[in-house]
Amino acid sequence: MAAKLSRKERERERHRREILAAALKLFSRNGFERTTMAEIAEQAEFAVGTLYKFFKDKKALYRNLILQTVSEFEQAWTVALKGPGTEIERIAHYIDTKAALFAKRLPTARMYFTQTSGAFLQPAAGLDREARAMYQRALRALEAVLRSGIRNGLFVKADPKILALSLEGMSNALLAKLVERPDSTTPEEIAEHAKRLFFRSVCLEPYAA
Amino acid sequence: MAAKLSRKERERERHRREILAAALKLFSRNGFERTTMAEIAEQAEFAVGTLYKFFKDKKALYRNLILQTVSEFEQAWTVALKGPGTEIERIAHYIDTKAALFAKRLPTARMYFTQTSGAFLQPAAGLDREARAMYQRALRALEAVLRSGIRNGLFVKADPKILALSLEGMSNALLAKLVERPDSTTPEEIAEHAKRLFFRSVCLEPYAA
Amino acid sequence: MAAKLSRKERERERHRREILAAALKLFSRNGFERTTMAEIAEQAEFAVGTLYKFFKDKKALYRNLILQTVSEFEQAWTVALKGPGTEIERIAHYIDTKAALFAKRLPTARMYFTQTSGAFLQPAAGLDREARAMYQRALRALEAVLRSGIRNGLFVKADPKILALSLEGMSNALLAKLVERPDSTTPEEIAEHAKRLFFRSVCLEPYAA
Amino acid sequence: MAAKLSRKERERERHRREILAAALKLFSRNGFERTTMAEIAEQAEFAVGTLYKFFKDKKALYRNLILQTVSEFEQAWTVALKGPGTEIERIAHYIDTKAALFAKRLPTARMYFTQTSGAFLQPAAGLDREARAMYQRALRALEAVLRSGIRNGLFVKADPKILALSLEGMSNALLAKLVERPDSTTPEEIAEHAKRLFFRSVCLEPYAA
DNA sequence: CATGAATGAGATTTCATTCAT
DNA sequence: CATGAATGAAATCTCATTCAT
Repeated sequence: MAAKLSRKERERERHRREILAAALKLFSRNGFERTTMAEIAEQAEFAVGTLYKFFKDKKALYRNLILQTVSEFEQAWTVALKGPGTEIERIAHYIDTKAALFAKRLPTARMYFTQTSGAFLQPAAGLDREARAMYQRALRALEAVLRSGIRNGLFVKADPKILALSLEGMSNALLAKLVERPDSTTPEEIAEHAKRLFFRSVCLEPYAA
Repeated sequence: MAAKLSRKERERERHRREILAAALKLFSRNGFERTTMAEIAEQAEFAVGTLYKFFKDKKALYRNLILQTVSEFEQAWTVALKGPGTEIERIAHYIDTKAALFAKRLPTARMYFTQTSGAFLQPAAGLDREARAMYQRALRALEAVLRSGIRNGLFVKADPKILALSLEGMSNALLAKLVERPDSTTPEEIAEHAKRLFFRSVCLEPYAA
Repeated sequence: MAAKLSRKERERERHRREILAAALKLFSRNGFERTTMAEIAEQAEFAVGTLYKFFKDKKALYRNLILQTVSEFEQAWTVALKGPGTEIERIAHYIDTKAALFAKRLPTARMYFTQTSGAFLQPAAGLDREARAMYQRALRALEAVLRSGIRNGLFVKADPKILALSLEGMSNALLAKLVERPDSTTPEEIAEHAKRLFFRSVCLEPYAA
Repeated sequence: MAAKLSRKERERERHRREILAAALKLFSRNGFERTTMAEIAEQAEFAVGTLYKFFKDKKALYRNLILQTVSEFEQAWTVALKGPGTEIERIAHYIDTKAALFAKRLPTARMYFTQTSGAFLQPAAGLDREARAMYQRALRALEAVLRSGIRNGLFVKADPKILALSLEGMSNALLAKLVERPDSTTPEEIAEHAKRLFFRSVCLEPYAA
């Protein structure tokens, strides 16, 4: 049962979210180093000092954002993967969910990309230990469904790790287009492409949407 | 006949390359903003001032590195794509070349990733106009081969742009593993996976390595 | 009625003035390039960073000072020139005002000199566009009074531009002594010399203080 | 009888002069601090190192230039002042000489100004002790002629120091115009103005050119 | 909890000067 | 004497963080 929050507590929570929203906007657009605390403060319409009441330092603010981002994404598609239906249907659902989520949350998606595609190469920042762990968990969930599909004779016999990675890479590449130029395509179209390509490469029986 | 360089000129050229090597090492590991000129100078065993004799400023040094990186990659696989053989063989050759190059040039590969996967989302840095143009050119070369393969009845009828993007995304995801943990796999193995997956999804006739 | 400033605003204004005072002291003594921001900060008893909260950069700080300096001077003697009385009286008043002002504001006077006498030769610095415009305006006001005096038969027929320039040069040379060694003379004495010399050279009727 | 210089010695002397000429050009245009040794070297078509064979350091080079400048000027007008004729004629000759010299040597004149008008306010540079001494000597020579003129009943009874200073200030102000925009007037015209104004203010008998 | 002025460490960049060739 | 690459001290400027109100 959720604890009832006092007005003060609710207000505090709202302020916190406003700060996170401002930070997301700027970090996703300009990256960690090229975003200043002063800019975030101005965007959030608070004083700099206030940011420090909510977050220990700039890193903590950033980390928080990443965690929020990744956990939200992870949750959504873990649900999709664990849903009912055949492995094919679940993977299809997962792809659809991901595309829809990306389309609805562009800045968040940008953060997701810089964290999963870009920054994994430069772990020195130490801003993402947990986030990467989460992403690994998500990958393993995907892997599990693929493994199960292989066992059930739906997919070709192949290393499910490789298949998961490949699906991720492929779908992300297509979704990146969406993030870059949101008006050029729809998430549904992209999901369709991704599903067709992926299933053609892994299904034993021809796939028909 | 190559112009003979004087000893002094050769030495200067060597120093230039030492600086670039030091910068590549640090930039690829820590990124642009978290690498200082002092660090580069120390790594290159020169004084800070010396770096500025070779490169106008930090940005120029970075840009130089990116251009060198991307152009080298682009050239290698453009050659592979334009080689003899069927479209299938040429794509296969392209994948092999890319994997081999990544394996041989890890830091360069890291730079490649941060430029093609990560930084496209934050163009504000303005460090990569030309580099992105190069990458676009490379993508279009890949696209052209795919289109020709479709016309020749080797590949399924589909948007070659989508196919190119998807191949890039997929193979990069697999190659990222190589960059992250070089000892966990070989480039040949990865190339094999990428080829099998890609050809299974696009070839009309079953593909056999 | 002047807007009431909050205590904070008043304090900020005071700090701004303290910084300007420190900068004036050092710039007037050592010039633009031989004064460092660190010195100014120390003199003003602030941290370097603080200077940048008030002024965009070193140039802005300097420019501000010049403008303040020149505008103050210009205003004072424009008033003197536009006062009541014959042209002779007004010029006399102008000379007195200038001498008094120089005596009272030595550092400012030094700035005035380096801006009007010295720096006009090296406009490359680009720190003084507006300041020079102001000085030109002041010169033209002087010129106008001289022209009117000529028309009214008080002064010899001569190019008023030349007369204005010559009066400026002469009086500044005498005043420079005051700036160099403030104890060697009084502003009144200098003003007396300047008036006698100038009026003897331009008045048709003999001048008697 | 001047010692015959060997070819080597003559060459060295020529190089020295080339360096001084280059430095004069740049210093007079941009000032001491905004001129770099590299620029001077390039202008002189020598390597930086070579400059240091001829001059201990940047300051020495500058000082040398000033001394050369001021001594040349001083010499020319000391000659004029010590020439034959009445005091009036000698002062007239002095003004003519100065104007002619300024017109012929613009960069040198610019140096002269920054040293006599501008920099006297900021002696901290310590670049001009000797130069100022020279200028003082020149002023005293002028003063002597004026004093003699007063004694001989040609000029009004006044402090010759003041008269000398005032003549200098007035004529320099007019000559500055020549330096700023060489095409707007001729040295003769300016000399004429200066003489008329000065003699009107100090001669007991009306002056007629 | 909110503010925002002040801080100062740290980054980039310049340039006079040296020195090995 | 000539060269010019290399040096590194010193200057400018930024920005995360603190703290008194």
